[in-house]
Amino acid sequence: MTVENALLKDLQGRGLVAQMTGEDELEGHLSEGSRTLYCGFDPTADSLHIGSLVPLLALKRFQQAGHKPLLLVGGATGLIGDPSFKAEERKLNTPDIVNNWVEKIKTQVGRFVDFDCGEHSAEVVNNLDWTQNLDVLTFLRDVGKHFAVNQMIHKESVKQRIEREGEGISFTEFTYMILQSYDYQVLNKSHNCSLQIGGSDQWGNITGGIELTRRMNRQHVFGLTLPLITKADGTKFGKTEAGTVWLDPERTSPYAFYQFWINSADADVYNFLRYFTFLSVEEIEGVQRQDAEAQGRPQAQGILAKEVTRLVHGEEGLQAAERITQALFSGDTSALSEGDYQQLSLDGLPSSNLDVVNLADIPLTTLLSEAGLAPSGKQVKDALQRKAVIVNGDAYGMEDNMRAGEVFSSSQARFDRYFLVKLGKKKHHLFVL
RNA sequence: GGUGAGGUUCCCGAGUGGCCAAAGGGAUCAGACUGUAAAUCUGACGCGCGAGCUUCGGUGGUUCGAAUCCACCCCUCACCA
Repeated sequence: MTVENALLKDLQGRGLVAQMTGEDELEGHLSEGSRTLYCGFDPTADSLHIGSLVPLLALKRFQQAGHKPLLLVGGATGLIGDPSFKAEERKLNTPDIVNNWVEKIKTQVGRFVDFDCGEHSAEVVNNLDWTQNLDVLTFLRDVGKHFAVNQMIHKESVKQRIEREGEGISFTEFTYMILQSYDYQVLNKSHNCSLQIGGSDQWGNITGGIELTRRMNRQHVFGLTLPLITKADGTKFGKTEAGTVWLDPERTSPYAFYQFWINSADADVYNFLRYFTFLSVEEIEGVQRQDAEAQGRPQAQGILAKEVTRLVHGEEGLQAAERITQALFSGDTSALSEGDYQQLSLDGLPSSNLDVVNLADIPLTTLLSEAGLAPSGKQVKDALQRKAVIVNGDAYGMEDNMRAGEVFSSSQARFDRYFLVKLGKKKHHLFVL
């Protein structure tokens, strides 16, 4: 039986399918009607980062195709820690911290799917609900009995922890797989859930769940994994000099988020369009063709930044990000009006108040590193020596280091109170008198 | 509990009494070239404008001088019980 399924075809066309169980069967299963699927998100911080974006958007793709997504927040599994492909054992977080994170992630995750669209409305579930009152003996007898340690040991995901010299794995983390498998079995029973998706690192855990569901519920269920996002230059995806790119606007501003995407390399950007946007594969190919024909700067990065920022931060967040970007990168900042300056800090351009009184005593290195333009004064020094510090359009050097009072004298300020400081090509900060 | 191997700056990883703020690589930052791209080249890369200050699991000790030697302790891993 081979049934063409438009959703699966699209996912495959985007390169979004890493592995799946029984392709033909799954195609048939999805084509026959509305199905319920789930994906888990463990709370390892108070926000998800862009690594979770691929599965979140995948759930949305399924929902758009008429299926019902369940977003599982790992209130229980987050207490244990997933060992899959992790090089080392992680330290446990306290229950109230995890609980706090669960609440935040619940609301975050909810923005990506529709909760009010009839029978395929999304639901958020928490695996703590069905595990916290599970007693050990029941768990060991009813669930644990279905797992063969010999098999678990040979899972690729824990291999390096078992085999690698100098590493080990605690029973706690080793048991993670059983917990996640149990989730699938429970959701199959309670919600008739028949598909689990996740990152490709979850393959081992997902197949574990499929087997458990077969044994305990006598149900044939499916699994599908999404690829790990990689960059052409081999560096880790999702990091900038400021660290992880988070989905929470408090942690990564819409402006910084937008900038992350606009800085994508040409070698990655068309793949990212496929992974992270809802533009059709044909549209993306069209963009790529146009970029290849046009001389110079491609349009793909701009489209990517626009689409993803809108998905995550909404139209307002996108507009704020675009306003700042436009003001700072379009060349001449002297054209900005007083209102523009006010808007910039409202939009999330890093800004701070300047204390004029002590200015004479503070070296620029200290002032600018404390403002967040660089992690240490050393880097500011380096930038100064290369004339890479620009204040309101004028470059300053190391010889100006002890002359903050003159650099930031009120007569130099725009509209008597604004200083736009640029360090290097991409880092900006607004000082307000 | 026993035996063995380890714990070095963001990561990997050299260093085994002064020449060590500590090789090399990666990551990161800045400059040149560009397109807020890649590649390449240059510089920075514990902190400090600087004099200088603080590091090599922890605590004590030996020494003019310790990441390096000694003692005790903590932690990780492997094998055995």
